[in-house]
Formats: sequence, C-alpha cells, structure tokens
Amino acid sequence: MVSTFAPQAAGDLNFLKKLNRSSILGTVRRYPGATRADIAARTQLTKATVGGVVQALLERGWLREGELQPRGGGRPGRALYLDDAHHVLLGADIGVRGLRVVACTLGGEVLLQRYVTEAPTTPEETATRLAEMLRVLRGDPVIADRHCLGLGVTVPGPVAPDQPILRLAPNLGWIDVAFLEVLRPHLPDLDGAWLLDNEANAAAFGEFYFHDGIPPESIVYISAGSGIGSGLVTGDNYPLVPRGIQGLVGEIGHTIVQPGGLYCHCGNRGCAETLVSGWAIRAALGIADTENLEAAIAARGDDADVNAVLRRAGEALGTLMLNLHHTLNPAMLVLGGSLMHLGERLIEPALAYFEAHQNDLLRGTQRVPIKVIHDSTFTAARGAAAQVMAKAALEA
Amino acid sequence: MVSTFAPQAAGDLNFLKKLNRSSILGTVRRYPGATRADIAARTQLTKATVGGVVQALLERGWLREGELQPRGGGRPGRALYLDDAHHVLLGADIGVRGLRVVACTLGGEVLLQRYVTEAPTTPEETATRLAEMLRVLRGDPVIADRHCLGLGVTVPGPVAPDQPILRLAPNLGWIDVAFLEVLRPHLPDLDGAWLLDNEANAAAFGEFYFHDGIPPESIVYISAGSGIGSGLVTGDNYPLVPRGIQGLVGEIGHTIVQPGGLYCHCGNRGCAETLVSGWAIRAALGIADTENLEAAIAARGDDADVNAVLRRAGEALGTLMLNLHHTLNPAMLVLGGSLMHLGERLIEPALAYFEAHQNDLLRGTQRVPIKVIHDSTFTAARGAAAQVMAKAALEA
DNA sequence: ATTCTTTAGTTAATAGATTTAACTAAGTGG
DNA sequence: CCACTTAGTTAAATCTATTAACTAAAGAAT
Repeated sequence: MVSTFAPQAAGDLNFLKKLNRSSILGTVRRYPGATRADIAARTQLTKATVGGVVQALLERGWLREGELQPRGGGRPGRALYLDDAHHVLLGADIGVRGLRVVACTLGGEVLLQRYVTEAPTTPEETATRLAEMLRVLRGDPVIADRHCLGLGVTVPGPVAPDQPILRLAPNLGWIDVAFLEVLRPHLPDLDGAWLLDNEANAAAFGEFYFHDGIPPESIVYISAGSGIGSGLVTGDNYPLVPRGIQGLVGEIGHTIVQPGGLYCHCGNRGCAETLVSGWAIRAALGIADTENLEAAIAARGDDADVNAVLRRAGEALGTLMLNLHHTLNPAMLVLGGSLMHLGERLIEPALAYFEAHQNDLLRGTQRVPIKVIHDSTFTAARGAAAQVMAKAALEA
Repeated sequence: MVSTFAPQAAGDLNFLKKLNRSSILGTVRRYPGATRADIAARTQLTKATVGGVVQALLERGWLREGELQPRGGGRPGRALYLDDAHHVLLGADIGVRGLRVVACTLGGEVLLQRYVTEAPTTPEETATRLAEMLRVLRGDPVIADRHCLGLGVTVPGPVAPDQPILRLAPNLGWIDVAFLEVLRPHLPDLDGAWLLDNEANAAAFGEFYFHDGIPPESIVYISAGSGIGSGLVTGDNYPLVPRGIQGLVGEIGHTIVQPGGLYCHCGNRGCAETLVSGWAIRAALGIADTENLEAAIAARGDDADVNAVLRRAGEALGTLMLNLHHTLNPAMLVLGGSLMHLGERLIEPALAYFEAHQNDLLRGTQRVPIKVIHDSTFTAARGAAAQVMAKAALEA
C-alpha cells in the first residue's frame, strides 16, 4: 500500500537529519509542552542532538518556547509548542454538493474557512471557482503575512496511489483528472507542497494528525455522504495512509453486506451503498437530486417510511463498522460525512447495532472508541491541510 | 497498526547504517543477480557505500558473488545473490490438526521439513513435542554446520501487537499464552531471534518476502482452515504487517456477509465462518471432529449435499475476496489453508464468484492476480522463517 | 593491434551528523 | 550554604556516507 509520507528505505546523513527533525517535530505535535529532555527520552536521541534541532526549528518558526515545566528537585525544562504564528496550511475539498477551503495553523486550528454550495461542473470551472476562493483566503489579513506551506485538495473518488490523478468520481462525472495541473495555472504564486487525495483518506489523516491529546494508534474514518468510503491512518511520526495498488483502499461502499440484495450502480447486488448512502436514501424515499436531502427528510417529519429507511441505513452502517473492525482493528472509529446531518434516527441504530454485535473474541478488552462528527463540513479540507504539514515537516 | 519490522522513526549513525544494509540486502532479495551498480542505482546510495556494505555482507555469509553480468560496452558487473550456504532460518507452525517445522535458506528454499498430525493439547506438552522436532531438525547434517538466525512460531489465533502473547485460540482452547516463554527452556541453545505470530500473518509475510520474482506491492493471504483468517503485507525493504490495536487485523471469519444468517460460535449471525470454515462444513455435513475432513468428503463422492455445501462455502469465500479487495485493494490475493484440499468444488465457485462480481469502478484496469496454494502445509512455518530473516537482516 | 569509450568497482580524503563528556544553569531539600 | 537533581549547551571525538580520483574490464572504432 503506497503511502505518501513514509520515509524512504535508505539514505545519507541529510536523510537521517530529516528523519530526526521530523521525529522531534512529531513528538511536540503529539505531546504539546514537551521539553527538550522529554523529547530526548522519547526519541532516544541525545540531549545534544535534540538541542541543536530544536534551536533550528525555533529560528525557522516551526516551534515556540512556552513556560517552564517544574521538575521534582531539578532545573525546570522549557515547554515547547508548535509555532502557530508564522506558517499557514491551505486545504480544499471538492464535494459533490459544494466547495470548501480552509486555512490552518501548524496545530490544526482553523483560522479561516469558506464554503459554497455550488455543485462542481467541469474540472476547469471548478478550478476557476476554487482558485477564487483560495485567493480571497490568501489575501485575508489574518494569514497574509504567514508563510504558506502548500495546498492539499480532496476529491470524492479514488486517487492513483503513485501520482496525483483522480481516477473516477461517479458523482461528479469526472474520469482521470490531474486536477492539480488544472488548478495550478490559476494560482501561479502559490508555492509549497501541492497534494491531491481522496476525501475520506484526508479526513482520516486530519483526525489522526490533529487529534486532541495523544493520537490513537490508528484511526478508521467512515465517510457517509452521497457515496460511502473510508480512510485508514496509522503510524507515529509518519502517519501511513494505505492506498492500495489502484487507490481503492476503503471503497467499502461496494463491499457486499446483503448477497442478493438491491442492485447497485456498480452492477453488483447488496453493496453497502445500496443501503447507506445519499443516493440510496433518496431512491428509497423518492427525493430528487435537486432537493436538499436533510431538508427534505426534515420536512417529512416523524414519518414511518423515513424512520424505517434511516434505521435500515443505520444498521447497514453498523454492519460496515463491525466488518471494518474485524478486518482492520483500528484503535478508533470516526463517523463523518453529510449523512450525519440526518441525526439520531440514522446514527443511533448504527451505534446500537455495532454495540449489540460485539463478539467476545477477546473477552474483557475495552471497546473501540467511536467519535461521531455531526458536522464534518470542513473535516476533509482540514485533513488535506494536515497532509501538507506532514509533507513540509520532512523538508523543514 | 503496529508492525514488527518497520524502522523506528529516529536514530543515530548506526541506525542509518542498519537501514542501508537492510535496504541493500532487500534489493538483492528482490532482484537476484543484481550488481553493485544496480543496487546503487536502485537505492540511490553511492557506489562507494554499496561497495563497502556488500563487502561486509560477503564476509559474513549473507551474500555470495555469482557470474559476470555483461553490460553493453563496459566492464561487466558481478552478480550478487543471497548466500544460501551459511545460514539457516527455523519456522514452526502450531496448527489445530498438527505441528510443522521447517528449515530454510535465506532465499526461502526449504531444506528440511517435518510434520506430525497430533492435535496440540496443552502449551507445555506442545512445547515439548515441538522442541523434539526442532532438535531433530537442528541435528540434521544438512543444516548442522549452519549458523541459525532464529526461530519463528505461528499460532492459530490473534497475537498481541506489542508482545509475543497468543491472545486466544478457540480451536486449541488456549488463552493468553506466552508460548515463546514456554518453549524457551526446552531449547536453551537456540539463539537468534525468537518470534511469535498469527498463522495467516506469517503465511502472508512468507508469500511476500520469498515471492518468486519481484514481489507485488502488497499481498492479502486468506487462510481457510478450521477457522478463517487473513494476513496483509506491504512495503519494500521493510514489509509491514498491520496487526491492529488488539492484534485482530484480518479476523475476517467474523465479518458479517449474511445478516440474519446462521449462528456463529462468536454469538453473532451470518459471520463468514458460518459458511466457509472447517467447522461449518463439518456441521453442515455431519462430519465429526475426529474424522479427517478431506477423507470424509472424498468418501461421499459426487454427493448433491456435499456439492451444494462446498459451492455455498466457495461463494462465501468469493464474497470475502471481493470485500477484502474493496477494503484493502491488494496487488495480489493468495488463497491457502487446509480447505484448499477440498479441491475445485470449493475453489472454482470462489474464483467464479469473484470474477463475476467485479464491478467497473476502474474500467479497464487489470484484475488482481490470484494465487491458489493447493497444499499450504508448510506455508505458515516458512513464513515464520521469513520473519526471522527480516528481523535478522536489520542486525546483520 | 591499438586506442577510445563506456561501465564497474575501489580507495583516500572530505563533509556532515550524532554522540560523548565536560560543562553551565537552575531548581529542591536538608 | 551545600549537596543533589534535572535541564540544557558546548567542543572534541566518532562514525557514516559522499566526493573525486583512481583502477579494472569489456566493446567499438580506427
């Protein structure tokens, strides 16, 4: 599984330095307020090495010093934090029903965000629109003086694992689009890293990389929207994002959970997407593509048909969660995507199904924590920004 | 997902040397006959570095020189191969219906193998029996003069990701067994690396590491035996084996493929294991645990019940293959396990189902290659030996 | 046959990163 | 006030890979 930020397998002294620098930066990210001594203990590097690298990172605006950390009966250490004042990360999300852009600090704090609900048409028009939004962001006084580390863009479909090409976005009608090349002429002055990734992968990455507190060992993010997909992230200093030989890792919408079930647009029957996805719910309830799904469902109130469809969708989501748990065994499950706006009628059955069908393979061990992101409008864009930081950290 | 052989994230000059040495060794493993110049080109290291490391590896019996490789109008390079004369790797497999041990060369060639069909009883008795078999192996003149790099042991159940403890083997009745500690007193003279892993993980690792020709980018191995599990491997010089937060990666036997289906011993309904596993087939056909499954089925001949059960099991296996493909998108699928002995009545429906239900997510791209190991008696043990080599290569 | 060109591989000097060891800095506790 | 502990810095030492120049060995052209 190709991974964007995995270190290469061999190298020279400069490579070793990059590795150690990234490791030190990663330690501060995961343990804000760590002192040089803490970092040395955790990375197994010597005080001398850590001291030198930290000095360089302070000068370049990647780290800042904080308060003194009292030690029991010894000189206190100086707390270190990611410097959130000198750099900015840009993220953009091309969704089926809108475009979103964000500007983040190194710590993952969103400084600026913008959202339009126009559905994307052609790549060229979308690039024009997105470039406008990004130029407005870039001109905002809040970030105008910061050094931009790059731009990450997410798309609703699989991306080739070895090159930034969107292979297929059925809900946009795009095939084999090298979107960054389409966008670049519109933003000639935006330098730094340019990245393209699948929306669920980026969201998973962001939830992992910008996790509050020590990140879990691994995260699976389930994105339930027009379609359904998932992203997996694991690793310490270099979060690994498996993509698969064709970039299809996490295409769980087409796993079969009901043999002989409903027909899916992919040609098979009983795919998860036939039960839990925007298009399946629209089809089951006769809601037109042009209508807003959330509003249409809210308008129907406490309708029995609606309740049944949402419960069935929720249980299918619960099945997917169980199957992912038994296949990938992540340390945390995160639920996001626009379907979360449909609320408890969908979410509650999913969680209940997951809980009720826990088997006792490992009796007594604690359950996997589940985080529900009720509004994940900017989750993918922020994740794309996180990927920019991970990329830039190796070059810092 | 914790991985055994992933390089740490930071280190000193010695760490860098290990990394480069392992990278050079990995290049020779994947490209037998490569010259120093080939290695330098592939690893991006300089000729000088490669030359020095290769010299050391030749002296230590890890590499051997072969014939001259003619170049177009220049000095020919000297072919390099893994040295299969000076070291030996030991692997052992504790299966539900027998114990297997192998001795391998660095290239994965099996020098010796032994197999007993006694079902394991207690860990202590199993350790006694296994130690006997390994001592016989170790004393064989074929390998007596070789330096032993270590021993890998596989077990039919999840292993904790951070320590060598078998968490649960329902088919053995073992819970939380630190098997290496049980075994060690019986083999006090066996030094080198001692490893414990799940059988499917080890098998996957071996198929990847000892792959004939350039290994695929990633492999998923499906082990269909008394239970059903899978292993995933990916990576170049450091094959990564995701294990999950509890070591449950690949426990696909308990993914739900038929909601509301048959009851499984885990408490849920419609688990894959209720359709495709030794115990499910026995239950469906009324074959006792004490009978040999293959023989009992052969004895019934061309029976309609048997055919139906095997076809249903095969189709369930095909469903699992599809779901794994859409979840992990490996570059290669390998089928193994004792059920493969049941032959085409099971295998053909699995392959046919998989082929028939390919969707056209990425029209026109080539299908994932599938390898069926009809007799995988020693596959897991050999995989465990491969893990020993990967571990030792970092210390070489 | 000789020379030129190309590629393979080795060697000595150089550059660069981390470590070691000694040091300074800054707290607590008796 | 002094002993003790922990944090962090500095200069010398160590070790690794690179650079650049070299030797080695083959084919091609003259």
